[in-house]
Amino acid sequence: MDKIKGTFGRRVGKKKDNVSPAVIRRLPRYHRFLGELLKQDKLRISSSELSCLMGVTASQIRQDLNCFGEFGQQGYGYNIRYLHKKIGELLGVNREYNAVILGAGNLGKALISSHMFERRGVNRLAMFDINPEIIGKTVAGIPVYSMDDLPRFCAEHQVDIGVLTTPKDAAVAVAKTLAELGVPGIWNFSSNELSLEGTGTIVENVHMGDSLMLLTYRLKAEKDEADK
Amino acid sequence: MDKIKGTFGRRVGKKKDNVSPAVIRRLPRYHRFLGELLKQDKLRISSSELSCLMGVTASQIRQDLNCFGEFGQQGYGYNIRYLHKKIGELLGVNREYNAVILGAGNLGKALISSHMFERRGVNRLAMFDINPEIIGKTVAGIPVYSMDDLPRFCAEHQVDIGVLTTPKDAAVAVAKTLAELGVPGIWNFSSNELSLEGTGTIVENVHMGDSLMLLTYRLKAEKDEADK
DNA sequence: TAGATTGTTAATCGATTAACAATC
DNA sequence: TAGATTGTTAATCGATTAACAATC
Repeated sequence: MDKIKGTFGRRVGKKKDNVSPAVIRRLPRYHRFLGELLKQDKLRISSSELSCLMGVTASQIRQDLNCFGEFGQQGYGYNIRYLHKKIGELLGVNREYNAVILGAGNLGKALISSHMFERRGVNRLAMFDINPEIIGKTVAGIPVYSMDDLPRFCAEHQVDIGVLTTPKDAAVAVAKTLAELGVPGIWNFSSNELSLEGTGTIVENVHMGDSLMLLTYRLKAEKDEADK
Repeated sequence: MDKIKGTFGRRVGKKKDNVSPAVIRRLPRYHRFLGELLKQDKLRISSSELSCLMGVTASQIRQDLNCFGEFGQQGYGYNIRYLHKKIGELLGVNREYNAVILGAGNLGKALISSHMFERRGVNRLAMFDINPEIIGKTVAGIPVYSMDDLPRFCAEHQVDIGVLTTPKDAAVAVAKTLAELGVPGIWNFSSNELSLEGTGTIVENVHMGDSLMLLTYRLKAEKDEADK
């Protein structure tokens, strides 16, 4: 396996072509932990140290990180700043994607007021709603427009992400509109599953209710165990 | 393998003792789809029909549902109402768990105003915050108390679930308090990972930021693909 | 150099799919 | 009964862990 020396002597390993979905799903968590370590001014960490911290095996960490190239250094471990930056790049952080929020209800307001987006370099362009009482106002400094203005807005701006927080009944229609307008990504908070195959629009679903049910499952399972 | 006839002739199969985590994680999604079918007044569905709808293999559906007992009937398929009810029971839905929300900010308000809890038979008892401007008021009909009142409240009520929506810095301390007060479940929306091992308190984490990063990853991956 | 720790292969484990006998 | 569809076993596939040679 041939390896190339990078400009500053850092080894640049061959990237595997198809990284497994299981690894991808773990990357945000690595990114979070490395971000925490950075804040604590730690410079380096070994796979075994990180494995204790994260509650996974050191083997898995080395295997995971190796999918994308050689990020570590034998006898030293991993450079936290470098690794954090690289994983961020892999995940598409700080790409200046532009997002609009569809639905200026409680959830839409909560999301746009959080640091969720800016922390990942995603720009919040606007919100859209059908409620005349909120149209024309701003939330966390972001203007709220009428849903009717969505097509024009998308024509005039590069919109990469539509954050779908409308009530359930409206979600399917709004999603369809977004796909037709060529918005490439939908972050879907409605409990509807959207089928937009063939439109070229990617949907990432957030099912908070599923998470609550997994908690009630575990509470019940624990109780059943205790009752035995 | 011995099988027992239930009271109404329904076969009650042997339940497997340890159901795999992979199956558990899929149950809420089955529950959602079956709920939708119920609304459409469908009575029965075969594994192959459901597999088309959900985009998984019929084999997986049969394998999954069989972990818990025999829910189907050869030559007929699955009774939707029965299956929906059974999966709900497995997940601990409608157990009348009591929840309190810690943090009456945007996210706390959004969650308590949603039908998230009542839809799963989880009671919303109260919210807690440190902001004097909101303490004493109500949100969606639920009273907001001072965070200082949390211990007394927990002593006087059976609190099963603490929904953690406080800012990041406060989250660890509040979680610790909840564990000390004997609250068995925490639904954690703070991006901090909580380590409460040994306290007997279960934590279910919701990392919305991770989900957003998986979306930016997929947008980037798709673009890289197109650029090739 | 000696010690530490990665990168990587091989072994294990678990999850998914295919196939078909059982049975409604 | 004949047709349909599950329950269940066996085969495949993928993901995790263990081990150690490579190397900093």
